[in-house]
Amino acid sequence: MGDMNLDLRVIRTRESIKNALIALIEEKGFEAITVKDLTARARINRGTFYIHYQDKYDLLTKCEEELIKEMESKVLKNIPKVIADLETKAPNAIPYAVLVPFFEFINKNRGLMKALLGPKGDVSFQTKLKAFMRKALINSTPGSIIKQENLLVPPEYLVSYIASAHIGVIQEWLNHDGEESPQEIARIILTMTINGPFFAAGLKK
Amino acid sequence: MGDMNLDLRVIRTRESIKNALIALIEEKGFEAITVKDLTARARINRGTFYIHYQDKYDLLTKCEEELIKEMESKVLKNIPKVIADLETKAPNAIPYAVLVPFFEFINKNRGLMKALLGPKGDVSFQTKLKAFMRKALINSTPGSIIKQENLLVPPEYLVSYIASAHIGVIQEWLNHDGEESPQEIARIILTMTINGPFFAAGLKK
DNA sequence: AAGATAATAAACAACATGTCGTTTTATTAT
DNA sequence: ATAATAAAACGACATGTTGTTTATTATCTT
Repeated sequence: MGDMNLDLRVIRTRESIKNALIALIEEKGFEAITVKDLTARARINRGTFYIHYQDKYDLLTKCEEELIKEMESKVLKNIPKVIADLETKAPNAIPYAVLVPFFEFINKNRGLMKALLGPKGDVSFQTKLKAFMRKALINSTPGSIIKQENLLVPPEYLVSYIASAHIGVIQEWLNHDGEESPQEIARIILTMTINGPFFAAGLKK
Repeated sequence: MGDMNLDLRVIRTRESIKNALIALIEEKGFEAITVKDLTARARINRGTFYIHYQDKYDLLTKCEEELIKEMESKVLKNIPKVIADLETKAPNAIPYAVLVPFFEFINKNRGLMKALLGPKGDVSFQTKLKAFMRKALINSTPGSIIKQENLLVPPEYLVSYIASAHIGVIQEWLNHDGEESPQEIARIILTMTINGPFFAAGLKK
């Protein structure tokens, strides 16, 4: 049996469908998309769509999971390495060193990220992203940098606060269409996360 | 012509449809809802639905706008009064005095808020909520408490950060189903916003 | 109680869905 | 280069939802 994943036609078809999806989400929002829309845009027969995906939700889910998996392998897996490289030298530089590759990844997948996180996107993707960031927050603090007894607020709220705040900044950034570099966004977000939004607003000390 | 808004039948029908909407969003998500689902749950004829709403999107939009309008009239309009009452005594208490009524309002509309902000909810409602919070942030700082020249980060990112962080905490809170009071949530969120999430995590000073 | 009007039941065309079997076309492996 | 193989295109199908419209019934207002 020839590997189905290697056939050029399969690769072309799937890529074409995914590009159509990204374009159509931005144009009319995911809810409004029909399978007919997708296949017309992708220049394939409608029946062909059903060979690869059960329905449009299956397509969306697979795109999201692919993105998150890549994020985990390219960003999450590198966190321990980044920490090991820095902890002897400058422990304060760790958050920056972790965030920059994250924002670089987002920048490379701007199209899909913007569609999924945009005003016509998919709430459940935000949930997946938050779960990813929850992992990142825990993995990047090996041992016990975050000690339960030191917390001034319940841990779930702390994680929700940080994760949502970051997603909000990412959404804003994606709308600015390439004005700020990943490094600049990392600096902006860390100013608010480390010193607090009030300090960043010039309202403290 | 007798006012359609005062007829008992109309009130009953519309209320029934809205309750069906809330229940069905939580059960299967807004996208999956059909008009048939709504009218079956609401115990009305399918044709009747179209007398009151153009389609399910029209229904959703009207529910959202009604909620936001009420928020504006009950929460936003009171901000200047709250500030006037407190600014001579304790200016630091202002954020708390503004947040508590906000969370109390959310608590009173738990059902709809949970459905709209939940994992099967509507992204565009988050956008509307953020716009509301943007207004609240600006209105609650009359004159020039937030001065452009004092900002350490671009203002759009500051607002996005704060608004999204708050929404994240609200989502978490709505899932905890009534464990914390509005006052407790206000304290939790202000600890993080004023001192910063890092400080709240026990990672600073 | 009488008149007004909202809700119902039933039917309609238009359209999207998911699934076929068949034919054509492109790719792979020999 | 070519035969074998797999993918894509095509056309058709039953099914379900949508939004509208009709005559009829039930309910509210005054």
